[in-house]
Amino acid sequence: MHLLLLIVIGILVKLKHCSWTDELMSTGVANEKAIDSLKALAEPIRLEIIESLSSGEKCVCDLMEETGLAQSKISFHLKVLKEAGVITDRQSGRWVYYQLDTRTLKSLQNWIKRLRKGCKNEASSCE
Amino acid sequence: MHLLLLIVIGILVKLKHCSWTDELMSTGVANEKAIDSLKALAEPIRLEIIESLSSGEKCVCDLMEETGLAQSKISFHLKVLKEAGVITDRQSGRWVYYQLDTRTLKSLQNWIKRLRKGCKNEASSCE
DNA sequence: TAGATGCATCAATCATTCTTGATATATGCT
DNA sequence: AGCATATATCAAGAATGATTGATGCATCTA
Repeated sequence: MHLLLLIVIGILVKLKHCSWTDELMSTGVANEKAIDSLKALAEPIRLEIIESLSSGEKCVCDLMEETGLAQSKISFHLKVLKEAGVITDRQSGRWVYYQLDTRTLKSLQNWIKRLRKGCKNEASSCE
Repeated sequence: MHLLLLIVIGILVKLKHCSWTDELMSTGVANEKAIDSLKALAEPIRLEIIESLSSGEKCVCDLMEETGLAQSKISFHLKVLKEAGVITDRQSGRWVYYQLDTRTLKSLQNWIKRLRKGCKNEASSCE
């Protein structure tokens, strides 16, 4: 019985989350967020970084080694990605580790999903 | 019996499609395509156009009316979107109707989905 | 505490992209 | 044919974004 209750609560929380997401996604705020993420992703070096981070957390030195790029360049792009909310960082000693932010990726994914929904409606003819 | 066969074929086609997509997605080619789509989307006016097209097909004059933007500006951005494969166009008389290309959106969605998969792996400590 | 390492920041230069207004093309109407 | 309408294209200037090399700031090690 308690298990059933937990399941129901789980479903409610999930629904709540979805409606909140949908609402957010239909406001201008969401678009600004989407723009930031998209702009951050839409650059070759940043995409290379993202692809690299898609296999797991990395520090700047890892990224330098993998890409062969100058350190200041990588830091610059990491900053852009971080400010856009695409990645998060955590410091440990001298090293700073970067990771993809799955929440941002997920909401970007939802945004694209939403775009696909009604877009096949034919235009009312322009006569 | 024939129905069963059809279903099996359907599943095979689906699997084939998926593996092809996965393969494509792991190559540099896919990244270039992703970059193009992302760059195209990552601009305020183009995003506005995209949002508008998400409710269905529109001609340039519709978009002009909705956005209040200059015609050359809209045409410019439509061209960028089209060249990136984000939208398609069809001419009918004097009008050109634009529509979102769901295939591109879908593959972008898949690309993001893939990013989220292994990205939570912790870094091997940098000692 | 002095030096080394990992990373961030900055200013100047360089490159790309966007805007604007004008003009071109193509279709449809009379 | 001649004109109006819908859209595309272009060149010049404006704006935005990226690169570079140098410098700054922590943190660790000896």
